[in-house]
Order: sequence, then C-alpha cells, then structure tokens
Amino acid sequence: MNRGHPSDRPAPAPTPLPVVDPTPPIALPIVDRAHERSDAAANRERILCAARRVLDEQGAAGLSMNTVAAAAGVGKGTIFRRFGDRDGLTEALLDVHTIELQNGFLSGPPPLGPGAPPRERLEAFMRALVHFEIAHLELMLAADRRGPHPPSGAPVYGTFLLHIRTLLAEIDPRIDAITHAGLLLSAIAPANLRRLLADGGSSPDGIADAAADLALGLTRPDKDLNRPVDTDRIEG
Amino acid sequence: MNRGHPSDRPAPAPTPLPVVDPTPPIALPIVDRAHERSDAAANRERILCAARRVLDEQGAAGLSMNTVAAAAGVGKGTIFRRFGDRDGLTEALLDVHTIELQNGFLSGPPPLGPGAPPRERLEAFMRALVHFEIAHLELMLAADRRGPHPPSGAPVYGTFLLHIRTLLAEIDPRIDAITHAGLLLSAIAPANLRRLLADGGSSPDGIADAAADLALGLTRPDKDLNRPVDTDRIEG
DNA sequence: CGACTGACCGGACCGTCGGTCCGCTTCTGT
DNA sequence: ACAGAAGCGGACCGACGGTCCGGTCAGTCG
Repeated sequence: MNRGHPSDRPAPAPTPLPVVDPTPPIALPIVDRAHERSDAAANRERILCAARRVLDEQGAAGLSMNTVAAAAGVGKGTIFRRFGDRDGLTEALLDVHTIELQNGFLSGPPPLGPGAPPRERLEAFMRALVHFEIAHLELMLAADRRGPHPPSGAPVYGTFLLHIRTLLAEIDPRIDAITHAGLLLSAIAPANLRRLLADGGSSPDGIADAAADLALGLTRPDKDLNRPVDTDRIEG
Repeated sequence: MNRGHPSDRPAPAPTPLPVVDPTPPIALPIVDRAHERSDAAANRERILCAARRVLDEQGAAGLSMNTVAAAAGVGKGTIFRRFGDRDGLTEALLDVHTIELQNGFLSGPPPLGPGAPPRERLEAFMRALVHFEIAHLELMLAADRRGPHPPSGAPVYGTFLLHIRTLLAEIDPRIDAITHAGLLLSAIAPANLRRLLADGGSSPDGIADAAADLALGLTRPDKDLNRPVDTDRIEG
C-alpha cells in the first residue's frame, strides 16, 4: 500500500474538500518493507513478476493464489505473508501503473494536470481513465472482484473518485458532487468496458468520447436549462 | 433425459412485450413448465419462497445454493434441476418484478411509457430504474455476480440496455447509442447504488436525480455545443 | 385396480477458491 | 560461530457452485 513514504502524500490541492479523510491508514503492509530480508525481497519480485505473467497468459480469471504461487515457484503462504490477501496482491500490481496516472492529473501538464479549467480537466481525466483501464483491463478486472463488504471500497477507486468529486465541486458547488462522481466513475467500471469492447459495438476511442460526453453534459455552464420539466414528478 | 423435446418451444409466456426482440435467449427453463409434475411445481414454489426469505434475512451474501436448499427443505440437486444454476434461480426471482417494470415502460402511461417525447421517457426510465434497483437491491446484487464470461450479459440487463439504446437513437440518431447506453446503465449498477447508499452520502432520490441529470445532460437538444473544442469525434 | 416406469428427489461427492497454520529452513546481528 | 528471529512451504480448512446416481413415488395404462 503506502509504497513511498506515507507522509509525502501529494495533497491534491488547497481545494477545500474536508469530506474525505485523505490518509487512509490501511495498517502496515503485513511486513515492514524497509527491514525486509533480502530473500524476502527477492521473493516479492518473483511473485509480482509471476502474477503479471499469469495475468498475461490466462487473464483475470486465471489469477488465483494457487496459480500465482505455482508460477512463482513459492508456497502459497509466502504470498499471503507478503501481500496479506488477494486484494493486497492486485493492489501491489496496480500501484505501479496508478502512480503514473496519479502523477498525470496531480502534477502533470494541462489539461489533465492543474492549470486548465476544471471542466476541461474533468473531460481529460475521463478520457485518460478510460484509456488507462483498457490498457490494464485484465488487471483492473482481477482487482475489481471486491466483496461488497468493505464500506469504503477499493483503494485506487477512492483516489479517482475523490478527484472527480473535487473537480465537480470546483465546476459548480451546487451540484451533488458525491453522487454524481459515483455515477460517473461507475459508468466506466472495468467490467463494463470489457463488455462494451467484447460486444464489438464500441472502440476504445468511442468509449472515451462517450465518457467525456457524459461528464461534459453533466457540467454544462448553463446547466439549469437541463431540466425541461419539474423534478417532483415521480414519487413513490 | 427428459426435458420434453428440445424442439417443442414452450410458449414463452402470455407476457405482452413483443416490442423487444421476441426471442430472449432465456433458453428453456430446464424443464418444460407446462408438463410439470405437481410435486415438482410445489417444490419450485417452495424454493422460490425460501430464496426470498433467505434474501430478506441474510442479504445477497447469504444466498448460496446450500442455504436455499436447506431453507426450502429440499436437496441441492432439486434446485439445480429446476433452475439450471445459480443464475437461473436469481433470474426466476427477478422475473416477477422486472415484468412489472417492463410493462411500465413498454405499455404504461407516459412519461415512462409510450407517448411522451423520448427524452422525457429516458429521464423517467432512469429514475424508475434507480428506484427499482434500490427497492430490490439485495436481489439485484445476488443476480449481479456474473462471471464475465458470457458475451451477452445478463438477461434482464439486456432488456434495459436495449430500451435505453432505443430511446437514445430516437432522440438523436447521430450519437453512438450502444456505447452511451452502456455507460448510462453501468452508472447505476446495483453495486454502485449500494455503495452510494451505504457511504451515507446519497439518498435514493438524490441518486435518481443524478441519474436523470446524467441522461439529460447527454441528450441536450443543442448538444453540439457541449464540446468547447474538438470536432471529429462522432464516427457515425 | 394393480403394476409399471421414468420424472423426480436428496444429499454425498467433486474440484476450486481464498485463507490459515505450524514445523522446518535460512538469514543476519553480534 | 551461533542463536534466535524472520521467512518459508504446502497440508489443511470451510465454503462455494455444480454433478451424480440410487431410491422413490406420481401419473398412467392395461
């Protein structure tokens, strides 16, 4: 989890978003990586590498702890020791790539990074996220098998959600940013992209365009005109 | 062994919905329901009833074949015989309710049913679907555990998707209805609604509003103004 | 009305999953 | 060199969805 130093959290901005606690202290990653024994470090690499290989060859469906252990030539217990559980493993696999994307929207050049108007940043982010997920589809799918139990949701998920929410609030403080952000992010969930691509009706660029349309339509400057009629028509 | 003859298509039902592609791939329900033995029919009811009870008491997570079998007082094999597999069971549970919703948008009064402008119908449908899913959240979640394998997706899912796609195409033939419909439907996936509700940040009405906003924003009459820059995005 | 037969039933059983446990091995600080 | 801690492996666990087959009994036919 906290790969780097937990303290140098790249605070998204001085933007006012007290809503979410930005420091999810998800316990320590089972072992303290600094004082890691050399053989343990070597095994970690073997495991991660083997997991990527399995993902490549067999897809998300083939990524079980047994197959990874076998592919890495280690015991199953070793994986659990290093990564805690299945989610810990997928998270570790994802980390490398998500950091890249995070840097893009936290400190990269506009329109994805700071500097552009929030609405353009949102559009850029939706596009970037779609392409990111497609590029790592199997990995995202493998990581997405979350039991509905944890109230908070995925680790990476939260970061993306927060970013969208922040931009939405920046664009128009009146809107229900939490809910809208949840819908936007769910619209491009990995499993959905997979289906759209598999059914042959959509291309990656087409999906990115559609996702951008979704975000742009939601955030029209003259948005009040959106609703042609009254709101309280449907009531239970 | 039995199963009547594979050729004797059981009349799909007296349910009036010829609008949709009249050959839903719902396959035949494992057994020909017309020539069902009386004890078998009784057991079917017992199973369905027990499944609903389990869902009520333990939620989607508790709905395993074992628990249902135990609750129904039948053997596990009986359930598989009647419903094929887990998805067959959840589908049967869902059927009763979905038919109601289907009637609403296929032949009910406007704005949900025919008669209203497609854009208003779309808004009404998004709202109705959100409320529908929330009303049957546990059941939807139980049915949503789909392995990503089937290319086509869920049974009910397809009907809703088709309806959205049709309305979108009606509103504006130029848009990529397939992709946009996929995003809209995925935005309000049961698991997402569950998260939004559980995190305490959203209310059912708030979600319905947001879902309506999403659809309305996507379908503004002067939609071309949406995009401040860019041009050649629509591949049609 | 009594015999028959196959649709039906139950639950033991299977393979796989994520996850735990504990005796043995290997590294490392002194 | 050594002792103890850190690491390791794979047998093991319970739960899952799904299969199988011997026994039973509902419905039918002579």
